[in-house]
Amino acid sequence: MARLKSEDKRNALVAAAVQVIAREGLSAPTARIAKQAHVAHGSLFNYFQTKNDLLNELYLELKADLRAAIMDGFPQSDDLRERMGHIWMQWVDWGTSAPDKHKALAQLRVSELVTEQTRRISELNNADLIEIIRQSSAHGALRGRPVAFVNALMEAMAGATMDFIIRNPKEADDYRRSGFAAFWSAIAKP
Amino acid sequence: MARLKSEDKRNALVAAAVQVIAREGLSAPTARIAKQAHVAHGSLFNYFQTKNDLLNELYLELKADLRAAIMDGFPQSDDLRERMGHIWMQWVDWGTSAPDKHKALAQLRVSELVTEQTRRISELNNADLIEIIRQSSAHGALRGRPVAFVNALMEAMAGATMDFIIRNPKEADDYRRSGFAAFWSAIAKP
Amino acid sequence: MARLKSEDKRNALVAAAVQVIAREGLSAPTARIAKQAHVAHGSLFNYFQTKNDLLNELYLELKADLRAAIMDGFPQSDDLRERMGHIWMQWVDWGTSAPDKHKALAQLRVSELVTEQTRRISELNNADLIEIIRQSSAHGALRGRPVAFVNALMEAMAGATMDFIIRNPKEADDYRRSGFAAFWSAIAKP
Amino acid sequence: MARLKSEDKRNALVAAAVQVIAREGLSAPTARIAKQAHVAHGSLFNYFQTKNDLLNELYLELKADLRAAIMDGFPQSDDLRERMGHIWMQWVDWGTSAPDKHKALAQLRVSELVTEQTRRISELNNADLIEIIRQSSAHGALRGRPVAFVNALMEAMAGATMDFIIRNPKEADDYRRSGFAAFWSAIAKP
DNA sequence: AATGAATGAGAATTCATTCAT
DNA sequence: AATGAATGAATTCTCATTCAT
Repeated sequence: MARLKSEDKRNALVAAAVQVIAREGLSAPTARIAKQAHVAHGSLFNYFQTKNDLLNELYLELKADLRAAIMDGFPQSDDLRERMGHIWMQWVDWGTSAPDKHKALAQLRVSELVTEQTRRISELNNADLIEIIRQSSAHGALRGRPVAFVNALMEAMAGATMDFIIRNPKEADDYRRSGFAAFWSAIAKP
Repeated sequence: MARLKSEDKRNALVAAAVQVIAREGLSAPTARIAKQAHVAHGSLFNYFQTKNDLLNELYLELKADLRAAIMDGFPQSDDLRERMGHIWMQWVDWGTSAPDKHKALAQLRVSELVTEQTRRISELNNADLIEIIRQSSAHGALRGRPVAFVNALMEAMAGATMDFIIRNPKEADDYRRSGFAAFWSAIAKP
Repeated sequence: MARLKSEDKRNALVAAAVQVIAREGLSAPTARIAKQAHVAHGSLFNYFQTKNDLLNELYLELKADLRAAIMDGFPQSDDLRERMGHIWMQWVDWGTSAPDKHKALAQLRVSELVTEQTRRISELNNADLIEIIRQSSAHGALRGRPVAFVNALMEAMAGATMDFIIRNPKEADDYRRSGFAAFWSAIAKP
Repeated sequence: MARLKSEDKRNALVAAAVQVIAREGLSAPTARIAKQAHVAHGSLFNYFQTKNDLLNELYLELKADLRAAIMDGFPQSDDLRERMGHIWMQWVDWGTSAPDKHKALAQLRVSELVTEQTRRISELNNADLIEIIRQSSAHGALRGRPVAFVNALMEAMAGATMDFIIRNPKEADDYRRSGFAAFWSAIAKP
């Protein structure tokens, strides 16, 4: 293999972290991540000052990757259900076609190692999508609640749906559709 | 006759584990758990052969504790919405009045350290409640899906709700009620 | 099983120690010895103040047991070769028909946990046998050397012979006989 | 390039292990070995994956060291007695001038921690010496027995001889010579 | 005496991070 | 910048011995 350029090496480390963390959890040793990335252990710390930094950056990378998937082919339509449907379907496809990403992100989401600041950055990056959630839930059972609450419920429901599909891939489409139907019923005007 | 292995000490260890794990995660050292329980470190291993055993037993204890809360005052009514409402409200009250229990259980739920067997035991213990979930979702958006899927969504939604209440205790009742409304809309006959 | 009387319990502990040490070495935990003896762990320390004491007493017990085997049917003859032959054959039979005893004694012999004093006691108990060794070696290759040296060589050779027989029981008699022939050649008048 | 794993440090660890094990036995803590080698405790595990690996490698090192001593000045003569005599004398000199090596090797020899595979490697390394033993014993009391048996007896006798010399260094030469005389009588044609 | 729970000083091993090369 | 050896604090678990019952 040719000598990796710096940026490539950083990417290799992030990709390796996804795999290793999906497999072994957040306590996976940095040595294993470096090895999986074909990078010297010590070099990891040239790119990320501490393991914690790596974890926080990984969180942002995964969220950005997810966002990119959602933005792909985003419908121009005014129909909220259609736009939310697109978000949901892309989200679930992203997480089920790359289960390691979903698993790693799920671990990071519930970890106290990811700082409040990191989470805020991600929220700002997704302000447009959050706005759509806000509008969609403005007249349903959750009207009046903060959009962050609706967002948290969506993350929870999409997460559970992806977990199920990963374990039962044959019925992927059933789970994906009915999951969305349930979610839409939960938040939209009855 | 020697001292009897004291139920008190075991309980102290379990309670300490809840607190410490809520605070520090599943990687919290056993030494810290023992200290919090005012028990010698070595003694912990008289009660639980390994840390893993402690974690699995803790999972079962917490699930049993949650179940006890739910069964308390369980309505005789035939009305599914009323019964599901009771489950939801008791669940959320349990998790928000004892956030450590909720946090510890949330970590255990997603950990691969809790074995499949342990999870099965808990499922069997809650067969009656799961049956109610099944009936409630038989005609809604999730009809035809396995009840385990509905159950996973319920856990996810209740979990997100409790997280929100813990961070915003003033509006506890609003979140609890609207969370249930959303959940019921998600699963029940439209 | 009926309640064991004290002396029985002590014997049970000694017998258990032989087995467990043969299997696991001198670092075998006292808890395992007590369990094998069907005696409470704590009780072991009523009979032996420390593990070290147990080991030293075990050494003496095994040496006494071996001596008893050797004294059984000891020939009245004046022929040194015949008497040494009896010692050798009985010794090897003792160790190969009860390999645990041989193995445990072999470990104790080379352990620094068995004190000099303990070893001296055993020597005194076997003064008569040592005298026979002295006479047998008085005119051979080792004449002029201390009998303790001859004794050490005998222990070494008998030990190696027993090890071989235990691993190849079919040819027991060949090893036993030729082992003695070699030993006798080594020490006796040419 | 980083620091190279230093051969010096490995040697220091091996040498330290010899000393500490001679003094404290095979249960000597790795921490003590590392300290004696002036190396951080954790570093020991950079050179040997586990304590067991260290022990097995130590066995091979000691056997190789002993072999080197024996091969030094090995006589070209065809006379078997002369060649066996050289082996014996060099062996005893090796073990008595470096008692720690002898003691450590003696412990390893009887330990079940040294694997069968390790022992086989050592046997292969010494096939030439074993062949000499075979020839030497082909017409004596042990003719027809496997050479491994003769070898075991030789190890046993040489070991006992070294032990004696270490305790009585003044008469080293007497023990060494008469020990060999006894051994040669034991195995050679009468 | 007998019991076995309680104790805490180790034991081997791991791991994030540093640093010499 | 890249490497990987070096470090030592931290981790889980063991075990001889004590002691309350």
